[in-house]
Amino acid sequence: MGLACNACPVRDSAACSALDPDERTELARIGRTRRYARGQMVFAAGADMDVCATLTEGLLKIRHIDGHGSERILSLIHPAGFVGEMFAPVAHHDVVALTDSHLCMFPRRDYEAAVDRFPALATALLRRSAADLYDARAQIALDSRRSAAAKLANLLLALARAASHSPCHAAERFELPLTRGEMAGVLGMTIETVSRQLGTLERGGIIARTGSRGIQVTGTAQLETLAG
Amino acid sequence: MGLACNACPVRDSAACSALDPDERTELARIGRTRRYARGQMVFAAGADMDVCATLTEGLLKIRHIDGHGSERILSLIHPAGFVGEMFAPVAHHDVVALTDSHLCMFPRRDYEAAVDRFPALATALLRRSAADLYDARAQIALDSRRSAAAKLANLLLALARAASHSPCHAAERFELPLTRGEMAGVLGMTIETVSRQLGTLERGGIIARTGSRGIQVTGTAQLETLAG
DNA sequence: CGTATGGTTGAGGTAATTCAACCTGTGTGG
DNA sequence: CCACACAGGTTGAATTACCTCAACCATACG
Repeated sequence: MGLACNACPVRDSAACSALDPDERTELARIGRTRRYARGQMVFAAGADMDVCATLTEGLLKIRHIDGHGSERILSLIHPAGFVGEMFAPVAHHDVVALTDSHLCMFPRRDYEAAVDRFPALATALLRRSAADLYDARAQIALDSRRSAAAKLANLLLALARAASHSPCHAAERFELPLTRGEMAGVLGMTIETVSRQLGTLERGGIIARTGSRGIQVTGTAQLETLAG
Repeated sequence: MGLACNACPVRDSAACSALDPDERTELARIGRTRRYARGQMVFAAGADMDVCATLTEGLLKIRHIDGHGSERILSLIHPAGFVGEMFAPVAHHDVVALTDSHLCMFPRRDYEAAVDRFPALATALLRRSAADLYDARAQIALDSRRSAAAKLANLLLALARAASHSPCHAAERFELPLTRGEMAGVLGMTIETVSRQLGTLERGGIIARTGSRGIQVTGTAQLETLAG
């Protein structure tokens, strides 16, 4: 039966927004929506990749488990993000829902056919892939030499931006969608360090906390300075 | 006048190899080759991106200079790699030649037109972008928690593989294309640590060195174990 | 010959990890 | 309803891997 694109929260920003109405209708016919609860695995590393998807709502993580069993989060996927691999037969990494999430899923074969048939879709995916690549490299740059404080400041700013619905304006008050462990996983450091750095930021009057997840950014300028 | 694709070392692996002969001829008409010496800047961060290119020979780095002036290498670009940005008006990062390099350069407007006209080119670029994204994420995973020894082992194995002309088989003896400082830049650590770790590997009988750049891998298995 | 670049080695400092205890809220079962 | 387990979070003390600073060596080059 297809999708309700008209009600889709990312109808203007996802890859499919590059299609003209007729094309989108055709693509909608082959997709279906699916909901994942927090903690549910969307794709498992090594599993056959026979579907790909667009995230319409929620937050996903792409993760890597190292030899000692600890998790590194390679990327967060925000709404309008593309999920899946067009060229690898099996998934490289686990993809897990961090919050309850809605995905718009397509059989991979059909999606590939659509990419071949609609050049605008290929271009849109290329654009998105380039953006993901830029983000990944920004993450590498961040990992470099920066102190734990700088990394955390950066993450908080990114999450504040993502929490706000308006694109460029950051939310001044929001709930962390991540546990301490997940924050540590994103930043490549330990839970304890995250906890201590949050304490330091609070003592410095740069943030205020309500509960363990609520964050209010009181010193945006200082936070940005820290983030470099 | 155009390019000599028939003699191109990457004619079977670069993005343009996805084109059929007629299409490639047409693309060749708008390109020209250019040579860069070691250390020369190909693109400067912030500069207008009015060309893009394929690396046919040599080695490039994409780098980021942090606030304190130290360089982090975000990515190495090997032959057949794509250089440039299709969607950003200005370059995000510096691109610099690590060895004498040959690039096949295209005016961006013309190249974009070719992408629009030849769907196979768009697909090939998408495939390449996905591979770059995978590499970048592998780098993030590597940066995580791993010791300096593990990171260096990984880099040596990667360079040994790149030095060998056969795709899957690693060279057992090769010259490092990077200075200590550049290795440090790739791995996100200091020159001194690289130097010490190389010494440790040599003392452990895992590698032998000839001069400051020559590397012979004597204990591939141990190196792979170290790399995890 | 003097300078510059790349590389090695040593001594000392430090930020982040590790290990460990403890706290809080939330469920679950007797 | 209380006991208990459990997951997420905080805090402290000790350790350590890496960084920083500094001296020094080798080679290349104008």
